[in-house]
Amino acid sequence: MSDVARVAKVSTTTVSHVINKSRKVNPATEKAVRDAIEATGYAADGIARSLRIGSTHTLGLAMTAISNPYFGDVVHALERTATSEGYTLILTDTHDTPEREQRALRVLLSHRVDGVVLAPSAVPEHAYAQLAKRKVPLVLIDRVPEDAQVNIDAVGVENLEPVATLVEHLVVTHGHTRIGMLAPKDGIFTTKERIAGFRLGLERNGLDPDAAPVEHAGESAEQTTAALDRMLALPEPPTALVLGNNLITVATIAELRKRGITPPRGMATVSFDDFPWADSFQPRLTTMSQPVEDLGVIAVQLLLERIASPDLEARHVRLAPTFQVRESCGCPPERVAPDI
Amino acid sequence: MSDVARVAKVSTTTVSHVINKSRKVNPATEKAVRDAIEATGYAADGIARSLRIGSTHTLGLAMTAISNPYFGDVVHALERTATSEGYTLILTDTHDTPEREQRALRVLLSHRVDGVVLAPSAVPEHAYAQLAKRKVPLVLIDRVPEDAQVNIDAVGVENLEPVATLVEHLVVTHGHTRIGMLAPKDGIFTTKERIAGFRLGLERNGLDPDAAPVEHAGESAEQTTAALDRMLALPEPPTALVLGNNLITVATIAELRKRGITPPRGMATVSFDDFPWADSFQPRLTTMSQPVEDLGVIAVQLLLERIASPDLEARHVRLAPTFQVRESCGCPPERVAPDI
DNA sequence: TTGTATGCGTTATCAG
DNA sequence: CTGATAACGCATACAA
Repeated sequence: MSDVARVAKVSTTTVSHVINKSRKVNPATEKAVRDAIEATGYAADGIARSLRIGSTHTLGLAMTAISNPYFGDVVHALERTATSEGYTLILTDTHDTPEREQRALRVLLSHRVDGVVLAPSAVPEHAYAQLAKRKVPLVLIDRVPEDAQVNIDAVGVENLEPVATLVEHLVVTHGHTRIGMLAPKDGIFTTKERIAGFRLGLERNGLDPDAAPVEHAGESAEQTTAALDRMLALPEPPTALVLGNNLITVATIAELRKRGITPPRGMATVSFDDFPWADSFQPRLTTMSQPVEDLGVIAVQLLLERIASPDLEARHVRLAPTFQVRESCGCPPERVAPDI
Repeated sequence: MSDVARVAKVSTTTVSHVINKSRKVNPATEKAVRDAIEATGYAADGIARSLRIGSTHTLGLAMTAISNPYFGDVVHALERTATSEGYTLILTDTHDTPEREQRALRVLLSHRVDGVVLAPSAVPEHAYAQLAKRKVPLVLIDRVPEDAQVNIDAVGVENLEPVATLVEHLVVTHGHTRIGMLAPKDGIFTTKERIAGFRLGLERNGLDPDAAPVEHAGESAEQTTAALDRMLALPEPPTALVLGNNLITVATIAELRKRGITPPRGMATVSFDDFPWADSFQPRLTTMSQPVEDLGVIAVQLLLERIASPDLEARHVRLAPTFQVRESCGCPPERVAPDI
């Protein structure tokens, strides 16, 4: 910048004001400055600027991309929205463990992000405190905190009723009575809600929730396979499975296939999370489709609003997934039109 | 930091040295400093530090996540590797256009990233110059520049021979003579190579490359559908299709399905890019599987090496994809074991 | 073993 | 309409 000032024969103050349009400057000198910028190939130093003004125009993202592939789409939506609002995104992975979560936040903090989007681990309290101490705006994504106990913005999807709907469909439309669930990682908020939804769906339809097997299929394909093994080894194995997320679904279908089973024949399945290709490949999966795009867009909106007005009351946004009835649940081959 | 110094009754110099272990300090005072850090909840300001030392320990990522879903996995590999080396990742989207590419790099530059991983657009020269002027280390990913013309590190996969292999399989093993290609976005380097591979495969097997239809299916499902329409409307439509990437494959299978066609019946297909679920769902796609993980890991390695030694000669790493013979190409239902 | 002084590249304040 | 100067929070050369 001092180069520019020298070439344009003005002070750095004026250069700064030209760049930021922060006060009137004589058209002639403005031109001189712009020419000098061009000539020197000057590009502003965001680091120095950030240090001075105290804001980096940067948003931090902390979540695990490993256990939930659908987060990929969320990241894109987040990036797109942040960019369109003039913010840049910094990426960190929490691995869904409290330790890595804290480490990720420390990184974000040291980069002085203006706000954080976090998919909280099972024990996120320390993480919340870390951010609160520094007064860094925070919005939770995917996992909404247990109701209103914490004063934090959040956006997530409904889990309870949607999973109950999945179960109800299995029972009412297809007559299943022995239903099992392969649930995501233990402790995570969405897991709890989805299991609760599973039990609710059973109960409502006259089945005993306590008799229905639930296995945590964790995040790896191996864990899913093991969980499925245990379930199929039961004296009276289930005839239908509720699959708790994306990854579990793929691993389960793969393992069933090895055993010569293709839903709905031999085993019915319904899944949380949809796939863009679920409509075209067989088995055509019956799913609860999450509005992943909206999740990302709303998260950034909430965060920017909070940055602008730190004293807003906390808002919890819950989005509704859409039920995609296809064939893995045992539907007839005639296609049921998707909701959208 | 001055808070810490006051509490510990030392100078900020000492605090700095304690934090960075940059010189010997008396164990007693060190303890005092650490206690003070704890007490004040101090966290270092990376921005100020960066300004001072001239390095941000930050890597910039510029690519389009929209046109190539497989980039999601690359991002994860990149993030993982960068983190394990103590770097943080900043994400920007190029939308595969030169304009957005330059804008993305400007953002990265203003954040003073220590290096950039770029999936170059069709006309990346200006982008290269932008980085070179500021002497910011750069590594190209996915798209390796036309041979050795530019002095830039790059990591990508082989395209020519692998696509030729795909074509050969169609011709030799399954007897196809009318083969078409749905190619990715025009102008991109990988697209050129994949088309060249298509023509090479045809030629080698006694077919006329100039008679074989090639349509650019671009990045949207609509464009793919339109391209497929044109191809099927030909007087002598192809009996087999080479699908140029991930997205094109999904959109094509979906559109074929609407027409009642499920490969290999009615149309054989082979694809560039694999899917984790391709083994379990039908049609079971025959693909060239890219080593996406390695792509990300190697990109970061190359970049860090260049940051450490700016005067290294440029290296171009080409990874080999693996041929996954499954069923969409017309194979018998007996399963062919995947390579890995 | 520790502290003082300086500057990294900006922008805000205050003067001219 | 424009410029000199200080300060953002840190790391280092130099001094003690």
